[in-house]
Formats: sequence, C-alpha cells, structure tokens
Amino acid sequence: MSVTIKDVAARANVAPSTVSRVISDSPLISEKTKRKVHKIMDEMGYQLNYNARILAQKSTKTIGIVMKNSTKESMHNTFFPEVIRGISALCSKYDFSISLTTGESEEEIFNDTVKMVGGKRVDGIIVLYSKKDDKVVPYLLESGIPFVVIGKPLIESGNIMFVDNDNVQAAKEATNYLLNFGHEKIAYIGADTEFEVGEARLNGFLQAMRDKGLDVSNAYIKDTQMDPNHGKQVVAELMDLAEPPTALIIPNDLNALIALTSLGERNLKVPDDVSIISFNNSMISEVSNPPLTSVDIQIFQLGHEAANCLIELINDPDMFKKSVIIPTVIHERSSCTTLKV
Amino acid sequence: MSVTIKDVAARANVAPSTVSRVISDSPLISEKTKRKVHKIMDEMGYQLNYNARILAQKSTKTIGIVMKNSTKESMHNTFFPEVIRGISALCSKYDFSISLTTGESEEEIFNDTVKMVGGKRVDGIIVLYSKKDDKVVPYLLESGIPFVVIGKPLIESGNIMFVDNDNVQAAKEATNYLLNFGHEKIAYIGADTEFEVGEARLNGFLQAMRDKGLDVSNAYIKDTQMDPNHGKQVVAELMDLAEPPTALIIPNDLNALIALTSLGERNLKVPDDVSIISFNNSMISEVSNPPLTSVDIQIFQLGHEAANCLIELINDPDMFKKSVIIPTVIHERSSCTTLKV
DNA sequence: TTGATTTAAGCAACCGGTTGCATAAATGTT
DNA sequence: AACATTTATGCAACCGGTTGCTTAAATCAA
Repeated sequence: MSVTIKDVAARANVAPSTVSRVISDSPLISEKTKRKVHKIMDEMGYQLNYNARILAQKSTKTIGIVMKNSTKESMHNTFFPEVIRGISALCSKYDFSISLTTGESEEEIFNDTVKMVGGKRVDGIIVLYSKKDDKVVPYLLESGIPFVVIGKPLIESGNIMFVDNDNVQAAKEATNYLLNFGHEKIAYIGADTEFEVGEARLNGFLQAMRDKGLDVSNAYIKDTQMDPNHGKQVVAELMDLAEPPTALIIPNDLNALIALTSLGERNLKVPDDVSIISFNNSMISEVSNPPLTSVDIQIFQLGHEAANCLIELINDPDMFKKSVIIPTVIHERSSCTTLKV
Repeated sequence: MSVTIKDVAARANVAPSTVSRVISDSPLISEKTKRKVHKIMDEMGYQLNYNARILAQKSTKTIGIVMKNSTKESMHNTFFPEVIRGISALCSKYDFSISLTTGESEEEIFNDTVKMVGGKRVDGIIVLYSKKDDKVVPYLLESGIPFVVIGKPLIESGNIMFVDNDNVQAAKEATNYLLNFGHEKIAYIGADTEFEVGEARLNGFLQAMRDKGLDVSNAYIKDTQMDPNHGKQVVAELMDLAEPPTALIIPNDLNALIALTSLGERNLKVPDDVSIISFNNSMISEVSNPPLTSVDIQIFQLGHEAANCLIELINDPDMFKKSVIIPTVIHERSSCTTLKV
C-alpha cells in the first residue's frame, strides 16, 4: 500500500537498514548518502510507520491518562481541560502522544488501564486522582510501568511519584484567612473522604480550627456533588441550623457559584452576611457576582509537572521516586469580609 | 521479556498460529484446544501485545481527536470535557482508544495530525471544530483516512461526514424567542466568523431580524474572547451606545456570566433591563443569578454521534457520506422577559 | 606498496503478532 | 475397505521498521 523503507531502499540502491539509519540521523551514514536518501524519501512521499517502530523499539512515546470520566462526580469541570493542557504542553515538547481511558465505571477504567499497560500501548501513565480502594494504582505498582499520580497516593506514597498541592496546608490557609476576618462559625463543604484531596483538606480545616481552640460541629461538615439541587440543599441545611455558619469553604468555583445563588435566594448577601472562599480560581471566580476569593491550585502546573516527572521516569525508570508539591495561593476578591458583630 | 504467543505455543505444544486463533476465538479451532491454550495463557500470564497486532492487522482501533488546545480562544471550557465524554462512551463500547493532539499552535496541531495519520497511529479522526483557512481538513481529505468533523465543513461539505447543530436555525430561534418578547434592539455577541459556528449563528440572527423587517446596526454585532476583561468591555461598548440593546445573544454560558456581572456593575438588572439568551446550557446557566435561558446544543450527543459516524465509516470506508444534525432546544429560565415599554 | 585502522554500508535476525495455504486427522459415504 | 469430505492444526510469509555484527571501501601510517 504505502511506501515502505524497503521501497525507498530499492530506489536508492541502498539497504533498508541504511534508510532506517538515515531516518534516525545516525552518524554511521555519510552526509552524501543521507542527502540522496532524503531526496528519494521526499520524491516517493515516504512516511514512517510508527507502529512498526514501536514494535521494534519497544517504546511507544505515548503516555496514558487515567481519568474518572463520569459526568458529575468527577473532576470539577474546569480541572480536566486545564490539566490536559498542562500535560499536552510537555508531551508536545518531547514528542509524546496522549492516550485516554474511555471507561465510565471504575471497573471499565481499570480494564482500560490494564489494556494500555499490559498491551504495551503506553510507556507511562498519569493517574488524575487519588482515591480510596482504588485498584488502578496497586496494579500499576505491580506492573512496574512508570507512572505518576496527581494527588497524594494513599499507599506506599514513598514509592510512588506524585504531584500534588499541599492540600492540608491549603485548607489551613483558607481557614485561617476566614479566621482572621473574625469568623468562627465556619462550615466546610466538600468532605468527600473517598478522594484523598477531600480528606486532606478536611484535615487542614479541622487543624486550623483546633489550633485556634475552636470546636467544629459535625453539622458544619458537608459533602456535596456537582449538582445544583444537591448543592442548594446543602446550603439550605447549613443556613437552617440554629447557629448558621458565617463563612463557607467550598471545594470548587462552580459549587461556590451554586452556593452564591442559593444564598441569594434566601436574601443572604455575600460577603456581608456570609463569606465564601472556594478552590480552583477558575474564570468563574473572576466573573461571578461578587467575584470569589479562591485558592489557586494551579491546575495547569499540576499537569505540566506530572508529565515532566513521568517523562523523566520513563527515561530513567530506576530514578529516585520524587514527589513535587505545587504551591497554592489565595486570590483575594470580594467574597470574604470581616464578621459583623 | 514478557510472555509471547510463541512461549504459550511451546508450552501448549501447538503452533503460534493456533494460539493466535484461540485469541481471536476463531471457529477453526476446536473447543478442546481452546480450553487447553486458554489455561496455559492464564498460567503464564500472557498478555496480547497490541502493537504487534496493529502492525499485522493494519488496524489500530484508535481514533484521533484534533482539537484546538489553547487556553482562551478555544472551545468554551465546558465543551471539551463534554464532547470527549460523548466520544468516550462510544469508543468504550466498540473497544476503541482515543488519542489526542497535543499541539498549541495551528502549525503544531497540523503536524500532530500528520503524524497521527501518516504514521498510521489511528484508524480515523474527529475534528472538533470547523474553521476558515484550516489546513487539517484538506489534508485529511487528501489522505483518504476516515474522518468526521464536529461543525459544518467549509469545503466539500457534501463529501465530508460531519455532525453539527443547525446553527443558523438555532440562532434564528434564539432571536425569535427574544423578538417574541417584543425586543427589537438585539445585540449579537460572538461573531467570530473565523469559525463556521460563529458565522452560521450570525447569519441565523440576521435572517430572523430581516424576516421581521428589522435593521441591525453593525454596532450591535460584537466579537468576544473568553476573557473577562474583554467581555466586560464589549458589554460596556454596547451599553454606552446612544441606543443600547435591550437584549443580548451570547455564544456561551461563561460569557453570559461575564455579561451578567458586567451589567450588574452598571446597575442594570437581568431580565428587567436587559434580556440574555446564551448557548450551551451548561451547569453555569442553571446556577447563575438569575438562571440563564440557554440554547442546549447537546454537546455530549455531538461527540457521541461523531464517534458513531466515524466508527461506521471506518468499518465501511466507501459508505455514503452522511451528515447528522443534532437538534437544539431552548431551555427557558429567568434571563429573558417582555420588553418594558 | 602493504598492512592497520577508520568509516560507510549491508546482512539478517528480531519485535510479536496474523493469515493464506497446505496438510494431517477425523468423519462420512457407498 | 477405499475414497471423498470435512475439520483441525501447522508452516511460513508478512506487517514495517531497528540494530548487532560483518564486510567492503576508504583513509592512514610506515
């Protein structure tokens, strides 16, 4: 069908191996021959067949991305495109390709991963989450393939490369930010302890409160899905308490927007009646009304560093398993203010 | 290194070809042999090497996705994850993998595409946009690879499979929706005629206005980027006109949110002072304040259908080049109301 | 000029599967 | 029992590159 290395070789009166070496610009080939072969490759419209190369070199130059793919529960909307962008940037630079899992359920995602790894379709894997009772990471560990987790692995974290924020610290800072405004009745939303990030942030929140000598009622700790109705209900439950919170910590901007609307419906003003601090610092936080004070977790950077680590690891599989922490920074806007007394 | 078909064959005292046929569950092999070989495969932990299969079968079971990858300009945030989800669903079902372009600039994206297609890394391509002066589609056409465009191709559209909304119609309906509320001074934002979708919707808008016998000032037609400052500026320009519009058509929910905020800052109320209709019907439109009336373009479905068409086309490359139109539907919420007289 | 050394190119095995064709074994027919 | 069919398996070429090793040619040293 298409032009192969042999066709080129025949036309150029050289051996296929010579053509192959021309392609990889081997120093074993003279400039003269290289020119000749290149000319003929162009004439014939030769194009390298990557699959053949992959098979021979046993290297795919492809990294697999394992992601939760379901609608709501998954990554906060903005997370996914942004982290992909970060990964892409690096891949593009080092000429790697990206392959995605397509599964919806945990089972499917696991199978996709096995197919990628066992089937030798990728050189390395980036896992976009860290979750309890997850089968993917243990499998990867056992398989020996290079991989990086975005988020802090819950097992053998010393033995696994990961890229993460310091979520405990980030939540602590967010909490302290509110505490410094005089708030003491602070509710924490997003306590999904299935995912490591949820647990870590909850811990940070609790620590900050304890450091300040404050008790936290369980009624102030809420989980939430990425769902308007549920979000509104959570806000309602909090505000209907005998002692409603005066400040809210919310795990992402979209949920914060939901809260904002929900509070508005009850005629509660942000920040005058309730202060809100959220995570992600996406464009939503910039344009909501009022603009949200939000913790920038630097999603692009997370992806970028993860890809960076992974490619290093692929090039030297025995390297020291480092982990990198991406700093977070609070972007102050107008959703927090001093507690009215 | 790992277990190959030959290792299994040796251990089972059969030929490699037999093992291969066992794997593909060929009717040529007896049940007895199948059981025996399967048992040994399990014992040895055999795993198919996909690259070898790809090379031999000349089929990758992978589809490539060509996307604009840059931050702002690109797809409205929510579009990308949602369309991927739609594509994934189908791919998962038919056991296809997904490969992404990683490039940022048009040039890089084009090169990524060539590498995918020329390098035989994919069986087909989905292009996530339709743009003027685009080199990708002509290249794909020439290459002969099966591909589907999401959006209406600007060249040879009879010869190219595509999945799209009827954007002219959608914009017309949105416009009529506002006209029926008595609005006549309607501004259209998002007139980026580089992309087909921008142009089509603009035409729909103009048609609807013309049908109603209304002139449209050029001052009412604005382009906008996915950037808060620019968005606000656009709104400002419109509202500072001697005759400011009473209704706005905005190409996506995030920009509508920007507009909402921008109008709020000028103490203009939505919908009392200005009506807004936006596109995409993302979660933002549901939770903004007020909730936005938005045209649902069914992004998931666009991806789903595109993948569906592509896989059909891969299975039968000579098939009739159909195109499918995904219906749009206006979700009424609270951002539009009758024009005050 | 001759032998040693460097440089350039070719040979052939290999990566790990798939598949058309040949052949052996099993079954059926008369 | 002898031959025609059917069914099950094996042989070997092939997919399109890569690479260790060998060999031929060119350059160098003496």
